[in-house]
Amino acid sequence: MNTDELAVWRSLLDTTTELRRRLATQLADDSQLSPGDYAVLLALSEADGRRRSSELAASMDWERSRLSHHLGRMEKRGLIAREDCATDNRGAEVLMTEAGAAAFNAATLPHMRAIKRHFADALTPEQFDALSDALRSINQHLG
Amino acid sequence: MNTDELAVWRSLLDTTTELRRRLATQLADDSQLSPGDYAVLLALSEADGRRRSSELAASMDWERSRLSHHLGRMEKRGLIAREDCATDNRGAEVLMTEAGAAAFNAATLPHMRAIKRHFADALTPEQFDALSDALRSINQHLG
DNA sequence: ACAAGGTAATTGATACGTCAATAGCGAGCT
DNA sequence: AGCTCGCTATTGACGTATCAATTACCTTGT
Repeated sequence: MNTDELAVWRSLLDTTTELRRRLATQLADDSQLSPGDYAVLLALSEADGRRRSSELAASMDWERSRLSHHLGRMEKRGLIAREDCATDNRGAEVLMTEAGAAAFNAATLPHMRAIKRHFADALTPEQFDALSDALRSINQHLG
Repeated sequence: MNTDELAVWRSLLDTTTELRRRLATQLADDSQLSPGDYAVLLALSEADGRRRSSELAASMDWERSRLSHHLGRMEKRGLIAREDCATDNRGAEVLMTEAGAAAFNAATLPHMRAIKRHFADALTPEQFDALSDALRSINQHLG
């Protein structure tokens, strides 16, 4: 491993950390949602606002325990609700509340704009394609 | 914002999350250190094993409170120690213990190898340069 | 010298993530 | 039916990150 490789690795870590930080701040300012909250609501909205907890976890690639803890916090704030599953007495169905949907709707547009502003606008089309390509390679290598 | 931009953004988040996860697991397996522990010990080793707490925080770009909490945990495990500062009675000096140095030494080589294996080896030289370039642009845009 | 304001470090509260353990239900086998 | 095994979801414990508040000390201006 040479110096360049380490420097780019550090840059990748630092840059993504800072991007996450800014997006999180902006999200919280606009909608009082954390990135986790937003991810949950997004996954729910892609399932018409209602989904089995384990399916939700799978669709988000989250551990079930993590989701369970997070849902507990979101439930307390009235963003989601939980109901017993009709077809499987072990199961729970998660559903978005009105307040959850409202927060999600309020968050989405500014969030997309922030991604564009902080990330997409920083790159030329060529840089963007090259980044996409590099990420694809890393993912392939990981898989 | 178009679909591609969002997809690459998600890929950037997911990929770096997974890379961090693997590196963290590997670090813990080799040395019982968390990435935070390693970052602290690295910053300390670059200061000959001893440094004022606030300077350490500045060099790592960590909030002081974060470092303070982390040092408390590391002190309990015997990885670092704290002493009163001779020239400023408010201050604290942080120093690496024998055990801390041993853990750091045990961690470093495998950690570098893991970065090479999981990250650097995934990219061609061209991809690597392009990634470096894209990150530079994003950083510039952020700054 | 001394009051006022700034700085160093810590602390407490709260949110988040992971792991291991648990409770309860379903499904298949005998 | 009864048993075992696997799955669903939750929980508790612990480490980690951020924010606000706090303590103790330095520094500057008068």
